[in-house]
Amino acid sequence: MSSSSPRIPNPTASDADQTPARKRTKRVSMREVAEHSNVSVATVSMVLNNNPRISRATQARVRRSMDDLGYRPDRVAQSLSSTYTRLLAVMIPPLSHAFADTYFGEIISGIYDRAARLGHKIIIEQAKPKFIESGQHLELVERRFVDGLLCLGFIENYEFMHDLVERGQPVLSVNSHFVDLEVDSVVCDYTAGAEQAMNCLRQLGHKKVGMIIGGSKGVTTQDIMAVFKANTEELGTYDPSLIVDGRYSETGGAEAARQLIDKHPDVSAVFCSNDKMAMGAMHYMHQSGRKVPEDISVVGFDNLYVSQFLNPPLTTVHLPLYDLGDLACERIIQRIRGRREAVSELLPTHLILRESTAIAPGR
Amino acid sequence: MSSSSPRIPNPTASDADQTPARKRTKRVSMREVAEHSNVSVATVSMVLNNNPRISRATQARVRRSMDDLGYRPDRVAQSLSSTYTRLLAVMIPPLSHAFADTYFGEIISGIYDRAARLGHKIIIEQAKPKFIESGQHLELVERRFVDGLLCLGFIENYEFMHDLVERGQPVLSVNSHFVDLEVDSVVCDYTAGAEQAMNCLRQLGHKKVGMIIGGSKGVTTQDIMAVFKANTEELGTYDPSLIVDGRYSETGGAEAARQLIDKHPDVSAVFCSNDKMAMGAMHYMHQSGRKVPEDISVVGFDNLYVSQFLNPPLTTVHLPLYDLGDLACERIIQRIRGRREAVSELLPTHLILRESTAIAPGR
DNA sequence: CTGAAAGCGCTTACAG
DNA sequence: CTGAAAGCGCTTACAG
Repeated sequence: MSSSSPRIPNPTASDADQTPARKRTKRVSMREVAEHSNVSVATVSMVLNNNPRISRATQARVRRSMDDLGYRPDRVAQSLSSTYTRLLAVMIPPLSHAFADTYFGEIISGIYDRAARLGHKIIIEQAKPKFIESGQHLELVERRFVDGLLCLGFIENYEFMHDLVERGQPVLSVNSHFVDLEVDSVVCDYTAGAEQAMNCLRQLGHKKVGMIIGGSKGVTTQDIMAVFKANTEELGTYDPSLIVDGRYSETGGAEAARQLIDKHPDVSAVFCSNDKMAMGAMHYMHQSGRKVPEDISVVGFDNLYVSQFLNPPLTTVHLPLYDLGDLACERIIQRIRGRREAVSELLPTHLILRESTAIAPGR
Repeated sequence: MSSSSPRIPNPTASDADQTPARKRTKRVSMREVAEHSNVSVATVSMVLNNNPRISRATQARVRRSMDDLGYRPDRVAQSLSSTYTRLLAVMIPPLSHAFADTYFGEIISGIYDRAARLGHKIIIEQAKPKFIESGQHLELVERRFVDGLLCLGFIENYEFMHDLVERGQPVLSVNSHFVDLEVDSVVCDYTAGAEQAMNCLRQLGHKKVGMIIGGSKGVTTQDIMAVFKANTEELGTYDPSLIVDGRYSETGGAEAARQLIDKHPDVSAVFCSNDKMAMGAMHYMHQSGRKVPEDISVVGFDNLYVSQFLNPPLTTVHLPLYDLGDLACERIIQRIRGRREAVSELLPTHLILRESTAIAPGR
């Protein structure tokens, strides 16, 4: 320091020159804070963590040093010494527009806010086949990228959750659960929502109702179908071919609507198990010259933000997606902190009546 | 280990009991791999990092040990010893449905894929006022949560980027740039897109066109307005009151449409600077009994995925959002790795003609 | 081609 | 109430 012997530039000097690009405001470490306030790093650490064993006087002095020096604890070092990363992974399915899916978005919003309040950050990962095959879902926790995983929208290909559960890693499934896998879950009450939707259609005098579902395996889909079946059987119109798969997408919904109407031209209402398919169905009606709701009623499920702006605005079952995320986040953090018992929560749903439904034609 | 002296349970035993909940498959460290293959940890580290100085034989032996023991390098330790976290932050604005915004979603999709390919993960943060006020945007990099920030959709309140730039932290603004702040950016060619949209309307014989914008400060908004002004002046219909603010939202778009039509009932087309406002405008037309495109044409901007499913499907300017994210991610990583020169990229746009536009009425 | 050692910046018993 | 020391699991000169 005193004798600044100016070394002749050596071969690695150029390498050294690269680094300064990242020098930035030279990081201040705990050691420097300790020196500045004449205490040990242990004491600084304890002040940082509000350990009550430190006297008020020292507390104050150290805090001042921190401020004076602009100290920012290195969270990487903190994580290395402690058990947690305070990072959570949000897994979304390998669908092509998954990141732009408002359904996932609203849930993530709830997760994010709760995570922030509990001092956590979230990373997003898409469970593409290669990702799972190469075991990256396991690496996420085992290489300490995150403390736990929240899985959104997995109805099939959820074996990866099994891997995690098996190894005792914190995982939670949001809005889907399984018969063959015991994993923490937080889901909406699909049965109650479907009941209300079918009730509404019956009160409007609809006898022959079609249903567009997303796949047929999901437990929640099974729940909705059970309600649909019970109701249409009471109406005396039940027929398995009234149920068509719309693969949860807009295009799928449009195709399913065509298929349904071709086969059953006398259907006066269509109940869709999500808003995207309802949107596709309405799109098909519009393109094929049918008027909603005058000619045919459409009911959705989810109550996405956009659904109120459709033409006509969509009648749909409201799902508390934000709250779902909020609760899921709280529960996974409890699990991370040591909760042992499995958890499975159910959130209430309700119908939102808008303009895509009307009295059955000819009534 | 040999003499298992069964200690009497002490006060802290219960604490110790909590921890095992997180024991999981007892982590394997580099030291154990080293012992297992009779080399030093330095060698294991070098094998892990494919350092060519290690002989093929040792390479193989160590790799086997890794596999046998199920070794997973602790990325927290790796980050502590190296310069990078290999984490990127994606900042979104403090709008209420920002997480569920498909515009951001498509960009993030591009960011994610590129990041994954370059060995990075992404965390999402919303720049709420409190977040910025408490300096958390700085903590993000200075506490080593991430290596750099990608900012989406900031048109106002972008001072926080200044803080970062000032301290030499890697930041990049996606699809917005500023006159008073030099920051890396990747944006779409709004001028060219607007030209095409206006051209299309003129060819369809529209003389009196209204415009719905999102705020008036953004550089890109200025670009669009300049094109709008130039074109309507040529048509001899320019009037500042033909431009109304729709705040980039569906509701804002609906209100702006009402305002515009109340003041100028003879407007035959409306050009909106994003699809959400166009959707709101179409919603207002529908609710007020006007037919799109027979009575009035509507053009959007963004080409969101849903726009093709609207009734009628929306004519709009396509923005390469996925590519935008992809390129932005590549550029921020170059910056993190030491690039010094500022970067500002422009991506091409083009009009997508659908059914919300038609020949001007009475032509 | 490989190893011993220092260091990254924290936390946490342990001792006083 | 506070400090010295070990440890978290890696990487990286340095030496041989």
